[in-house]
Amino acid sequence: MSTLELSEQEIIRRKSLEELNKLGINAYPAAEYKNTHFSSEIKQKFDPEKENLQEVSIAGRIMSRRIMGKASFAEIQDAEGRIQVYLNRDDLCPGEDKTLYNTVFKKLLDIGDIIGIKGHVFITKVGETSIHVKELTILSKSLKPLPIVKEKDGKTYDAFTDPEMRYRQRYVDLIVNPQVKEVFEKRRTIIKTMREMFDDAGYLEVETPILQPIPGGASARPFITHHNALDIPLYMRIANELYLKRLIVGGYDGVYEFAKDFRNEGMDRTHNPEFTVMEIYVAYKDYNWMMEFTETMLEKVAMALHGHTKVKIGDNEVDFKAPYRRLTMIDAIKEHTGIDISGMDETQLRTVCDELHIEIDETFGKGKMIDEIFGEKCEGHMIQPTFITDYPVEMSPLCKKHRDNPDLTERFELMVNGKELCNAYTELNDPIDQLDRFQEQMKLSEKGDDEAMFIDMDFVRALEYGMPPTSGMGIGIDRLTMFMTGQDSIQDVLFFPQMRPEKKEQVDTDELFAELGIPAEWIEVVRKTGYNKVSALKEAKPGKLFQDICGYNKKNKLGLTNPSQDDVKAWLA
RNA sequence: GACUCAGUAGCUCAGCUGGUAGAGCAACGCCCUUUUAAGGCGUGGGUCCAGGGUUCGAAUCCCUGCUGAGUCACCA
Repeated sequence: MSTLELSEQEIIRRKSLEELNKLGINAYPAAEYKNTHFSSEIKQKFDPEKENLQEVSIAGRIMSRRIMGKASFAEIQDAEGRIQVYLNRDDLCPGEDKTLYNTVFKKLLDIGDIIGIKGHVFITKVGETSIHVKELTILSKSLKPLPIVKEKDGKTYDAFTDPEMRYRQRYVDLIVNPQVKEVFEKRRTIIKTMREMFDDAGYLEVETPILQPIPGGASARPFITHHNALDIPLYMRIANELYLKRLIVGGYDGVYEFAKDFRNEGMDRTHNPEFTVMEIYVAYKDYNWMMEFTETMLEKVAMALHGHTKVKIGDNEVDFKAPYRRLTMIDAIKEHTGIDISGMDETQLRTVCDELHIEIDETFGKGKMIDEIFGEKCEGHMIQPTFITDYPVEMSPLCKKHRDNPDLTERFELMVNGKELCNAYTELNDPIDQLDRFQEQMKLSEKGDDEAMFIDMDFVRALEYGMPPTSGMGIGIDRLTMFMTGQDSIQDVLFFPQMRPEKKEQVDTDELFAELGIPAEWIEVVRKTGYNKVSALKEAKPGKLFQDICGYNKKNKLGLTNPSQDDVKAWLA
C-alpha cells in the first residue's frame, strides 16, 4: 500500500510498528498469553483489606491513555469490560534501561493496541480499582485509529453513531459501543431459554435442507441458485415447515429448528433478506394448546432476560405475562371498524374495503381482502400480546379448516406492539384437502399472484401415509429480539445486516503508470489528483493535468521538480 | 420503486444571504509519579461523496449519479 493512500495517523502507526521491530519486539507474537482474570472479576473480587489479587494478568485492548511523565494510566478493555491499569516508569523498568516505558509504552503504543499485563490490584487515591503493572507484553498492534468515545457521569461524548459505518464495520461498533454487545448476548439468552424449554419437553432439535428443489411452506419470492452437478435449479428456503412436518410423519412427536430463511424481497426496518425463524411442531396437539405453549414460552423468555415480564418497546410498555388475550380476526375487525364481515361474499367485502378506503385490486380474493382490512385497521392497535385467531381459509393453505366453520382455519398469529410475532396452525393433515388447497394456490398464481405457493407432491405423498394431528408454530427470532431488547431496527439485532456492497474504486498499478513514462515520484501525485486509472488519464487534457499536479506539488510542499508541459504531453501521447 | 433528509480531518460536528476550510476528541513535539471526558504550551492533518453546470470566484446555488437513514409502496 502506498503511503499517500493512508491517513497521517495510519502512517505514524506503521512507523511505530517498524520501530518496535527494530527494538526486537514482535508486535504479533504467536505464543499463548495466559490471562488469569477478566476485568469485571477483578473489580468484583478485590478487597484491599484482604490484600488479595496480588498476582494477576489480563489481556485486552488499550482504550484510553493518560500519560503524566513518569507515570501513566490506561484503560484495558477485555471481553467483560474495562479496567484501569497504572504504569510507573521505575516499576515497569526496574533497571537502567527505561525503553519499555519511555519508548514502547509512551511513544509506540496506541489506543486500540492489544496488550497483556501482569501486576497487582490496588485502589487509587480517587477510589478506582486498578492494576499496578509490572510486566507488559504487546499482543497485537493496531494500525487503524479507532473512533474515540468518551464518557462522564453516564453521558457519552462523541459517540460512534454513523449507521453505515456501524453496520459495515460491526467489529468497530462492538469495540467502541458496549451496549451493542449486550443486545447480542440477550439474543443468545432468548434462544437458549427457548431451546431449554423444548429440550425439557423432549422435543428433538433437527436440521432440514436450506437448498430446496421446491420452495415451500410460505408465500414469498425465493432466491434461486443452480446446482452444477445435478444441473437443476435450487431455491434457498423461504421456510422449513414442509420438511418438519415430514419428520412428524416419520414418527417424531416433537421437532423444532432454529432456521435461517431467505426471502428475495424489500428490506426495511423489520425485514432483512436472511433472517432467523424458530419453527416447532408437536403431534397430537391443536392450536389452542399451542397458544398456551407460546405464551408460556414468551413469559419464560422475558423472565430470563429481565427478571420480570414487562418490557419497554418504544413508548409502550408490553407485558408478556401469560395468558394473552384471544380474539378472532372477525371480532378484531368488528372491534376496530364496527363492521361485522362474517358471512359476507366477495362483492360485499369489496364494498367494505371501498368504505374503509382500503386499496385493493381485482386479483384479491376474499381472504386477501379480509387480511387487508385487518392489516390496515386492526394490526397497529394490538400493543399488548394478543392472539388473533381463525383466519380465512384462502390465505392459509397449510392450515386445517376450523372445526366449527369451513370458511375459516385454525390459525393464530400473535400480535405484539402492532406487529406479527408468531404464526401457528392446527396443521392440515388431510392429504386430499391439502392437494385441493395447493391447486387453489395454483389458480391464484395463474391469476397473477406471484407469491402463491408451489405444489409439493412429495409433501402430499407424505401426508398420504398419515400425519398425526399436529400443531405447529413459527416465531421470528430477529423480531422477538427487537421486542425483548427494545431495538427498533432489525439491523441492530443482526451482527451483519445486509448492505449494498462497498464500491472500491479500481486503481491501476504503478507499473501501468510507469509505462506511460511518468517518473516514479509523480505517480502518486497523479493518482492523488484524481486519475486512478491509466484509461482516465488518457482522456485528460494535458494542460489541466499539468496544472493539477504542479499545484498539488506546491500546495503539499512535496519539493518535487515540476515536469515541463511537453513532458506531460508526452505521457498522454 | 417514490418522496424527504444527510454525506466536510481518524471520530463527533460547526461553517449564515457564494469571497483563503473551523472546533472538541484523536495524532505529533515538549512538561508533568495516583489520573479518569486528566491538565498546560506548541504543531501538523482536508479530492468539503463523485461528476457536470452557473459565476470573476462554489463546501455553500442548480442538475445528474453514488452511499446511508427515515416515510410510503411492496412484503409477514
